[in-house]
Amino acid sequence: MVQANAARTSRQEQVELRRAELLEAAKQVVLERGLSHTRVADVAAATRVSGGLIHYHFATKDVLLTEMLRTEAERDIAKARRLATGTGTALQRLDRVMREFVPSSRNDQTWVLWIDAWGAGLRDETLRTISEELDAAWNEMLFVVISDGVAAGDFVTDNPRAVADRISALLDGLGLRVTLQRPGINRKQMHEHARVVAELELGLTAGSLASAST
Amino acid sequence: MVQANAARTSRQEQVELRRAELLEAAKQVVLERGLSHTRVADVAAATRVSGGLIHYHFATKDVLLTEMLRTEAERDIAKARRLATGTGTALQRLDRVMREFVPSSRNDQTWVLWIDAWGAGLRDETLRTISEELDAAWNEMLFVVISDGVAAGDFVTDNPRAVADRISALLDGLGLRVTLQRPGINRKQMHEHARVVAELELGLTAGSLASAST
DNA sequence: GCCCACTGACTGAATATTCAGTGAAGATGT
DNA sequence: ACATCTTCACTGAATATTCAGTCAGTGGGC
Repeated sequence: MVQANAARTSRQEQVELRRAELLEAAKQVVLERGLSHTRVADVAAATRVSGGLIHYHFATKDVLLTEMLRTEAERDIAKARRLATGTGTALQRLDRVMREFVPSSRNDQTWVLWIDAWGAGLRDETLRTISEELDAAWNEMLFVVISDGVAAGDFVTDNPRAVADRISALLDGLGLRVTLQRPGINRKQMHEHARVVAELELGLTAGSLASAST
Repeated sequence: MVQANAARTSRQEQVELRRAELLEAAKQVVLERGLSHTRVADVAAATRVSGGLIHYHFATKDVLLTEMLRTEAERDIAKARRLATGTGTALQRLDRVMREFVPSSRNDQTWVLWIDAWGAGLRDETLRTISEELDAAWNEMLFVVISDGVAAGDFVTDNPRAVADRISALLDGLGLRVTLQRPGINRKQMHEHARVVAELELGLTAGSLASAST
């Protein structure tokens, strides 16, 4: 009985691993080809697996892609939670959060994925909800950090919620530009812009965030 | 000879009208179905025309959609220019510009189109350039209005370019949220957020932009 | 011996693109 | 003014291709 259970578990684990592998492959393909041009055969090829297997694990292509996005969103949300509850002063945590938003390269995986998802979310309720939850998580994280700062007397604002909303919208707009490689903006300038706005909004003296680096 | 020319012009005009009609139909279909799910047959049906005709006027579907976006971008850019060179104080013009950015409804045509185009631009150089030019036009317009305000002594900032960059990124982030119907944000709040940031950035007293309405 | 993850060939539908043909509007010649 | 010729916007059916999804079969591990 115990062994039977152990064996069954092991098999379940194998399936879980395979599913995770397929989701990861799907993500890679989507990053290269985009959500709408991703083919089931691409995911199969990337995993060196037959086309049929994809449908063995995921009923339809839509399910595969939706689950992939859900998985990614959950991963990102967990990361957000970790940052919000991290150590350090509110100033340091705010700086950390803002840095985390900056695309790590012109084709930062996360950003490419979510810009694609925004478009798909225009017509797909499920996708809209997924990206909305991710959005809400980051927003909430900014709100928590800002509120902490206000409570500690480090920040001054009468509406932390509104400030969080504005900073996260600004970061989305900036991240979009960096990811789309708009001329005249890069990662460094994005961080600088975020810093300036945060200082203005939170009654900080210019440069105080710049020196907050952990 | 003169008559011959007149006749020929008339034919050319017919073709221009038909092309414009097809581009408009393509836009409507894209708004409903999205860039990637738009079929040539949809555009044909919307125009009550045979599928063949689409390809008579546009070599491929890609050409059709790209030209449609180019046309829309040009229209928007022209509108931006008109606003920037309009009458009134810098304060009034800035307010007008910011209002123009706010989606007119949760499915504002312009916003839906460009959010879709951002995603497509991730992998299509041509589309990226088109949306980039539109972006640059609005950015430039903000810059001009802000610079005017600084010259007139109405605004205070040592870097009008950076302020324009930040405000336009903020507006993109907010417009995205409104268009995706994120909870906790609507058109009114978007305008309010933009107002607050502009006042902070330009050394205005709170509320001065609110009373700038033309 | 049975379960079940997996294969790979197959089907059928969706859909972009092509093309031969049509008719009306305009050009040309008388 | 008339007849004839030419052009060309347009049709609709044929074609070609691309793919998501299916299914009968296989083999390794419990």
